[in-house]
Amino acid sequence: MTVDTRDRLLEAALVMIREQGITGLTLDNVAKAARMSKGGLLHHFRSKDALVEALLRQLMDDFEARASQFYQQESERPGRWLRAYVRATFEDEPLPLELSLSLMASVTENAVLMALVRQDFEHWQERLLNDGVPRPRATIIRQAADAYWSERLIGVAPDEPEARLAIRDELLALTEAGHA
Amino acid sequence: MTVDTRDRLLEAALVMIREQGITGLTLDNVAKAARMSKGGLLHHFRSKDALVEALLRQLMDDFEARASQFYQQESERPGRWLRAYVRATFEDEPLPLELSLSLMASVTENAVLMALVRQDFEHWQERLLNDGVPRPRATIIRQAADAYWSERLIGVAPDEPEARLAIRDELLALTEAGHA
Amino acid sequence: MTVDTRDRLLEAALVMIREQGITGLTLDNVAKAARMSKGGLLHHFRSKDALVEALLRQLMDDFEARASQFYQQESERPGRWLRAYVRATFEDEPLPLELSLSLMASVTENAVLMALVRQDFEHWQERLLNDGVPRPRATIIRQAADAYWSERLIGVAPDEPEARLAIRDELLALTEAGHA
Amino acid sequence: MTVDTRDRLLEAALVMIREQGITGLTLDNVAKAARMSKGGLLHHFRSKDALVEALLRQLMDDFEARASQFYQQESERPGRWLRAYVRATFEDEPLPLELSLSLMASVTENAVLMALVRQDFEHWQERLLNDGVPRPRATIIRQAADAYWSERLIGVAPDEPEARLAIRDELLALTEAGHA
DNA sequence: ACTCCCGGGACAACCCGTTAGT
DNA sequence: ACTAACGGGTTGTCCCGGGAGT
Repeated sequence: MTVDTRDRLLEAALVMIREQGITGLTLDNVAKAARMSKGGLLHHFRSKDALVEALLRQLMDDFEARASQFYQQESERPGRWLRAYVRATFEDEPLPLELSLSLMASVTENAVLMALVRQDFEHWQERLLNDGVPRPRATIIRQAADAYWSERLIGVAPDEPEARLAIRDELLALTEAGHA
Repeated sequence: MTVDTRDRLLEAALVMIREQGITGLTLDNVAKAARMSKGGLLHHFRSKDALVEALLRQLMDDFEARASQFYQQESERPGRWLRAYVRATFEDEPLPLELSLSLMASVTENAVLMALVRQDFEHWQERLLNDGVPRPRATIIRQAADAYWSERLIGVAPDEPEARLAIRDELLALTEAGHA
Repeated sequence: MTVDTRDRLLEAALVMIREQGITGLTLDNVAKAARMSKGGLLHHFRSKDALVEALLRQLMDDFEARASQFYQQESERPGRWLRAYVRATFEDEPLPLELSLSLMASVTENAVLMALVRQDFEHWQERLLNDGVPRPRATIIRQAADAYWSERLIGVAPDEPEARLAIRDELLALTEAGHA
Repeated sequence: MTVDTRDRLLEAALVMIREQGITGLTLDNVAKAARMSKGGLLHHFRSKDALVEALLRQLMDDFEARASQFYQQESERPGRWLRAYVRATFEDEPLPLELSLSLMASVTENAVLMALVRQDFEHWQERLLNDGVPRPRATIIRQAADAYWSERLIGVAPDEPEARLAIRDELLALTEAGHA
């Protein structure tokens, strides 16, 4: 049972970004990494942007799935989605969204892709702002969570397990604490 | 009083990023925007990376200066630097750090530039973590602040004045509030 | 019967060198001379050095073939390879090794290409030094032969048929004459 | 007593070629090596070709001087100049003509420089062909001598002292031996 | 005599996507 | 479904030389 070719290509694209950064994400490279010709790649994705779009969608869907799972396990008190969001973000697991930052930057210049990102952003924003927690507080929590892996990606912040857990727990606490 | 040519070039580079994104930051474009030949540009900055490095340095220095100013005006209670950092970030005026995200992504692939960024990061991190506020809390505050303008840059979050102020004030409050 | 594209490109490269010297050997020129786009050229030769390498290999192989042919026709007395070498060099027809000097100079700066040349050199050197002729004498003969077309290439020495034949015959004689 | 600036520049040019090959011979590099600005360099040599010309002249004059010295010490029998030429070439000393090959290649494309080289060539050719030795033999001797250092320059032939002396002596012998 | 600044042009390498063909 | 060939365009880097100024 062969793996779906499309998935193989997406996987290859991920690898390229991980290993060579956004600059390494060229059709030629991806094709080569998937042991296929560029023509073959373009047969599955009409253009580079189409490839990136598929990549983005996959990452978003993954995160959505992961967060939803945590949501189920979370108590019904206010801040339920926020906590799910925080937990999903701080999971150390596979972390398939490994790249977002670099991807983002490349997304910026394509209106269609930007719309996609913005839409996902708003989708979450709406959920998190109507979660029973004062909006500024909710925003801050989301932002801190987002920044957390942004920084991890750039490799700017050392990733110490204890520190990470402390931050995560502080964020979780902030979803419940009385508001200053 | 002629403006220094180097500064004119730096300024032009900023403009290019602002208007066309990172992709627009080409030597040709910058030179043209500064009404100079590419040869002239390369006389001042030996390579594109040299240009970007100068850009980064300038942005960092600007922010440093701005934050320091707020630091002076801030009370001596714990969290003094954090509050200065938050205020400097949420200022709407100058906003010279316009771009970071896109710049970051391009920086990622050059070790020297990365070192520069990491160094600046650690410089601030040390200051903010030893500011009399519990470290996880301090980190969260910095992260939320950073994310704030990141998002503004991507243009993903609408920038409503009242919302912004609310968030800023919440962050300032968090520098003082009892710790959960 | 379409000529192989690769060969057409190689041929075009030769022409450029012949007509404009090493400086004329630019990707643009070669592509243009072969009536092809630079993109197309780079599809066949990944880099300029790759093109030069192919060129060198072809010239070496040509010479090898030509010399081998003379070798077959040569008597078995000592100096058989030397005589073949001399004859192959002084042939006026094909002269495909047209350029060596200029090529050499450009080769000098690339380690890989240098290795290629050196290898070919040693290959011949071994053959010619173990050909039944005292080694210093053998070396001199090879050197004179090499210099012959080097000079012709630079265009420094007028190419008079009688003179050429006289030199060739003297060299052939030196492969047999009693040794001083 | 400061060394003449012109000479310092010429020396620097030599160094550049020796260390970085012909490609390294740029006005910028030479100027930097001589701790001077490019403008300064161009003040002494109107153009790059002018610099190369001066270089060539110096090398030729050096060789001329060296050969003449040997000529004085040589017996008056036929082949006197040839022997001087051979001795001058095989001297292991300073060898300031260290480069000729690469220089030649760069010279090829400038008619004026070519004329200079050709003139020097003919000057020697005349001397050597009217030296009491049969012309083909004389030519061969010169060619072998020329090739000797050509090969040393390209670094293609290992430079073993005994082998070198053997070749030199064989060449000297050829200037006197009965003709095959 | 020498420096700084700059223009103008070239060149190698890369990259995306189309097309003919299998 | 997939490959090979190719075109057209862009970008970073380099390099030579001229001109203003000291």
